[in-house]
Amino acid sequence: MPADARFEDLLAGLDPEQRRAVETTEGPLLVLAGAGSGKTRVLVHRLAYLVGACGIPPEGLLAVTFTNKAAGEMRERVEKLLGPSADGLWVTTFHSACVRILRRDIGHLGWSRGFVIYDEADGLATVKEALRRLDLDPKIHEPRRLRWRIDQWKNAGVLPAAAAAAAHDHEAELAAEVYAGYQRLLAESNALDFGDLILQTVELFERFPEVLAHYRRRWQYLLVDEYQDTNRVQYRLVNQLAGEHRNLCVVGDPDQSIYAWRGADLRNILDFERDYPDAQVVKLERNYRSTQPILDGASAVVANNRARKEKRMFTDRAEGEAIRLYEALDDRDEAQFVVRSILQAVRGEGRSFGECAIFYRTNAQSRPFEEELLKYDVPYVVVGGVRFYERAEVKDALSWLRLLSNLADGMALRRALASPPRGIGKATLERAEELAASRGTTLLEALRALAGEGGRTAAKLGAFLSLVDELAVEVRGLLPADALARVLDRSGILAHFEREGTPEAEARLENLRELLAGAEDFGAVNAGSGADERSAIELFLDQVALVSDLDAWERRAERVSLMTVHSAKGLEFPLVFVVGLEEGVFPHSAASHDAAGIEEERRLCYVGMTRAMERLVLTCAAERRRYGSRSYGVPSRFLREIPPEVVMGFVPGGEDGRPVARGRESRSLDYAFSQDEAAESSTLRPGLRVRHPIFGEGTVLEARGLGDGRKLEIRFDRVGVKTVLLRFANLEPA
DNA sequence: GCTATTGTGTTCGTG
DNA sequence: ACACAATAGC
Repeated sequence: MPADARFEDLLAGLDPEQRRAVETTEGPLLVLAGAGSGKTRVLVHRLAYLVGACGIPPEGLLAVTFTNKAAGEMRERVEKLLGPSADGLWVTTFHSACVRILRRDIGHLGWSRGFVIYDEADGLATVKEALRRLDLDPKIHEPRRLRWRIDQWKNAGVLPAAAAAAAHDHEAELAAEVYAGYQRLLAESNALDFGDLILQTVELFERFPEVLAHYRRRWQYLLVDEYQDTNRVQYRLVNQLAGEHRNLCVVGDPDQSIYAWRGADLRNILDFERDYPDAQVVKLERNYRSTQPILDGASAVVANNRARKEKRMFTDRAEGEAIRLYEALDDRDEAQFVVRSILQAVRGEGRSFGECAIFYRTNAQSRPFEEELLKYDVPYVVVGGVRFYERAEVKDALSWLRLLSNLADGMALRRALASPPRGIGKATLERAEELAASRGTTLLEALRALAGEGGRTAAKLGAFLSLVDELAVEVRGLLPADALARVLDRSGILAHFEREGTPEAEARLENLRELLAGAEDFGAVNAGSGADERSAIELFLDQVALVSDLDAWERRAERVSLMTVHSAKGLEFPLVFVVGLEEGVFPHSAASHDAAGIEEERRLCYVGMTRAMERLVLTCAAERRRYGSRSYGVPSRFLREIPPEVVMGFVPGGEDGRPVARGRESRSLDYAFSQDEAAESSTLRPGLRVRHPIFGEGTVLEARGLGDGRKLEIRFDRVGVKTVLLRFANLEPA
């Protein structure tokens, strides 16, 4: 029945604007979709409409999002609407799409199609290796920073040669040199990092137009979700693909752009109408998710951004309780308040734990909440943090699989060699690396040469090498789970941990069992898709490299979810707690250097608040542990930006330690003052040059008082020292 | 080559 | 506070 769905079915339940976004199928289209405006619904219906109503074959459509989770959800919903006629539709992430393209065509660029995908840790190790080869001291040239820099270059679409050409100082020159060396090492190992997946695809298309032509012919209609978070390379990729037919629909919300730090470029969405002058624009401003007070509060916060397209969200859900604000004594008190509120909602109001979510700015903040949840036996799940696939034992096991399917993978070889420890150490490895570098061979071949030399180490090396060779043969053609089981057994990894017998080793074994279970699931899901010429093991490794923690998260009815605000984007919960709203924490100090940084933090706050459907609880703490020592916090400026009418304040200190409601507008005064202090001390500090309309230019000597009573002592060049009331002085920076 | 100790940086966020 | 890396000592 769904297979021959008629138009009306595909447009049913959409409001007029949503309908326009679905029906405008030809040419460039920009959909500005505010938080909670039914964006996913529009995307799903648009895809279904193109296939079901316009008769576009599903192979002709490409829809790209940022997370596997979003892609999976979208695909599922399209399939529900279309049934089997959705087969062949690509709904995927940028990274997965590029991997699939590169697996087919990367040969043009000199990599082999069996390339591996390096993760963060592999990349870092590669930078260190590059430094070694260039004889640079990793103490002076921090590998992490260099890795970061290389990543930024890649996000911006800058290749090593261009980086070198643009370098204007010695440091930049060196960094560019490291970048070049890093890239050579990747090539030697037949590896790509995350940035390369996109960048090399763009390179491929640029240098080999016939390859691009193939994909252009195939994908006649493009759809890009979260367009505000695309970086420059992704932008180029999208434009390459849309180049001829121009059937490009991008969907996004500038107010939810929160990834500038990893290269996202807001120009991509802001300039869409310039890039495509004939673009149609649809604005989705009706919010179907949140109550009025929540929407008002969030809108008021984001309205403080200057670099912004004006947008007015509205909702029909005029009813709804006020936003709650709790000013905690410290992080413990904050956690206690949150967990008690959750218990109260579940026991007293018939809520479920799964309806509750706690959002924080940094992963490190999860600890006190976890402790408190454990104390009350509340089931919870932490999304993010240390990723499953980046745990040492999991990476060890996977590196064996990686090595066996690509013997050139130096990084995997290094790990496999050391797991379990087999008496071959740094000295041997260094010799092998030198040998490999001088002869231009792979690390494995260098090790083979060393094994031929004789001696005790050589014997151990020989044993290891024959194990690798044997396993490579044995594992061929096996399903991932079977291959993994064999590797764990034959490598001695299992025996190693079993021998240890410590609780820690037991936890590692448990993770390995979980990995095995994951591999089995993968086998079951992908058993049918044997058309691909790549082995199941390779497909499994691709998936493992590209899944995030969030992808594995599933809404479980009976678990509180804990995650960063970044991870929360795209999700919604009836009850939301945004915690740690203090200056330095949220907005985070490291992101507060300039106005653009603060504005991104503010958008992040907006994202967090707009996840809430019915109840939004915000908390801050006067004191918290950070880096192991105490620090004192001032409530976040974002709290002050929320209109008091939509807030109900709570403070600690009732008898029996319960929080006390302070009514709608009675946030504590000192709190309001410290707000001013935070905002003002950063802008008008001693030493700053200012201009006064009457007294002329001068230097700030001291700032006293708070809020409307704030006074500044200024030494004016012409008239000497004066004290002025900030409120009336009309100062501007000189 | 392995292990215990000391030392360092970490916490801004992700695929 | 804590994890991880570098170092020294065996």
